[in-house]
Amino acid sequence: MEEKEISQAVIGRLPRYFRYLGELRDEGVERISSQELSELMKVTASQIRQDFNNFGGFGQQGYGYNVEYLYNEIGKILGLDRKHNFIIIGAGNLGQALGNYTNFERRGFLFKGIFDMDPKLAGKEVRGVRVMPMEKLEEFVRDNDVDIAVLTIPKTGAVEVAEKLVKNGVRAIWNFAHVDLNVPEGVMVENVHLSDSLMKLSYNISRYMKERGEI
Amino acid sequence: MEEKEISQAVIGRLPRYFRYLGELRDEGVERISSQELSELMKVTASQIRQDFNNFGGFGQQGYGYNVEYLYNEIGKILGLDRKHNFIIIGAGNLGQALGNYTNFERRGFLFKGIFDMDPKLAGKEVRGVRVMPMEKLEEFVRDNDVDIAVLTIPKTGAVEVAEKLVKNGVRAIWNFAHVDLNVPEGVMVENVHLSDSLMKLSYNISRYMKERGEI
DNA sequence: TTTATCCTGTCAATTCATTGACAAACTTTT
DNA sequence: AAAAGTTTGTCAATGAATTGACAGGATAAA
Repeated sequence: MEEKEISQAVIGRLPRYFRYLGELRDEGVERISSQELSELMKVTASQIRQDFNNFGGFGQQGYGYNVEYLYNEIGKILGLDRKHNFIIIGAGNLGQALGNYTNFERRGFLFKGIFDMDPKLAGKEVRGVRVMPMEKLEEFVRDNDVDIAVLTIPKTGAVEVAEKLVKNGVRAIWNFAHVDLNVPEGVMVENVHLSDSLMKLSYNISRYMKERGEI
Repeated sequence: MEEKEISQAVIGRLPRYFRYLGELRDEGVERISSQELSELMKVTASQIRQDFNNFGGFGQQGYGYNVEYLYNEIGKILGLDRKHNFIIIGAGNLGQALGNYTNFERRGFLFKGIFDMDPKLAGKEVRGVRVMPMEKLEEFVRDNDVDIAVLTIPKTGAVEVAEKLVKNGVRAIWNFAHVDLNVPEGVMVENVHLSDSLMKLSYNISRYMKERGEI
C-alpha cells in the first residue's frame, strides 16, 4: 500500500491537518476544498494536495475532500486507530502534568504506569495510577506491553534509563530530558527539548529588537 | 553586523550546538574541529561550518574552534546574554512545572508571575511567586516589563488571552495551548504542541510496524 | 626554518521541499 | 442533456537546505 518513504516534513504537518479537520467535523462541515483549507490554515493549497497525495487520493475533482473521511484517514496514517500503552518515568510536575492530561486517552494513548526514584512520591496517585519505585520499572515494562515510555527525569540518568527501557522491549521514547538518547535502530525517539524551544523564541526576540534598533 | 536573514532551519540547530559546547566546556575541552564535533553530534562537518558561518568566522584554519569562545558567541546570538521576564498563564500541572524549572533562570529567563482563573489556586505559591487571578493579568503585564508570556491554559480561551497579552505589550508567546494563535506582525509565537509531537511518534511506530509486517 | 598536516570558509553540486500550472474528471447550473 | 464551473492529482519549475570539494591560511612536526 504505502511504498515510498514519506518525508518528516510532511509527517510533521499531519497532526495540524488532523486538528483542523477535527474542528471542522465538530462544526458539522461536510466537505472542504484544498483552497478553502489553505485559507483557513494559512498554507498553500498546492502543499495540501501534495501532502495528502503522498498517501493516495482522498479527494475528488469538482468536490474537494470529505471532511469526516479525510479526518479518519489521517488518523489511521498517524496510527491513532490503535491503542498505545505508555508509562511515565519521573513523577515531578511535568510527569504528573502529562499523566493528568486526559486528551491523550482520547487518541488511544493509555496511561499505564508512573515511576520515580524519590521514595517520598512512591504511593502517590496520578489519575488513579500509583507512583512506583524505579526498581519495579524493568519488570513492569516486560509484563505490561508498554509501547511508549515518557522520560521526564533530569538529564543525568536519562541515558541509562533509556537503555534499560529498550533492553526490556520499549519501542518508542518521548524524551523530555535535555540530552540526546542513543538508541539502537528501530527504536523511535521524539525529543521535546523545552529549553531549545525557549531559546528559539529568545533568538527571535533579539533579532526583532536588533532589526528595530532597540538594542 | 548581521545582514542577511538566517533560516529557521539554522536557528533550530543553534540550541543543540549550544548544549554540546556547554558540555565540552564543562569537561574542560579547549578546542574542537568541525570534524570532531560532527562525530559527536552526528551531523555533517560541512553543515556545522556552514551554520556557524552564517554569523561570521568563529574558527581558525589548522586550529578549529575555541570551545569557550564559540559557546559564548552562540549564547549571544540566541539572546542569552540578556534578561527576559516571563509570566505563566495557567497554573495547572504544566504551568507549575515550568514555573519550578530553575534551569530557565540560569539562561536569563526570570519567572515573574503566574495567573489562573481558578480561585482555588489564587494565593498558592510556585517557587516563591503567588498565583494571581486573571483579573490582575493586564495590569501586571503593563507594569512589569513582561517579555514572554507562557500559555498553559486549555485552548478555549487561549486566543482571547493572547489578544489581551499583545494589547498590553507582550512581544513573545510560548504557546502550549493546542490552538494556533493569530497575533499581529512583530509578535513572536513559539508553539509547543505536545499532542502533535506524540502523534509524530505514533506515526513512526505504526510505520515501523508496517514495514516489519507486524500489523 | 622548512615541510607536512590540519582545518576553516566558501563555492559548486546535489538533494530535498515548495510552489505553480494545467489536463482530466467530477459537480452544478441552465 | 449540454454547458459552465470546480477542484483534484500530478508534472514541471522554482527555491531552499544539505553535502561535497578544495584553495588558502594556520598549526605542528621535523
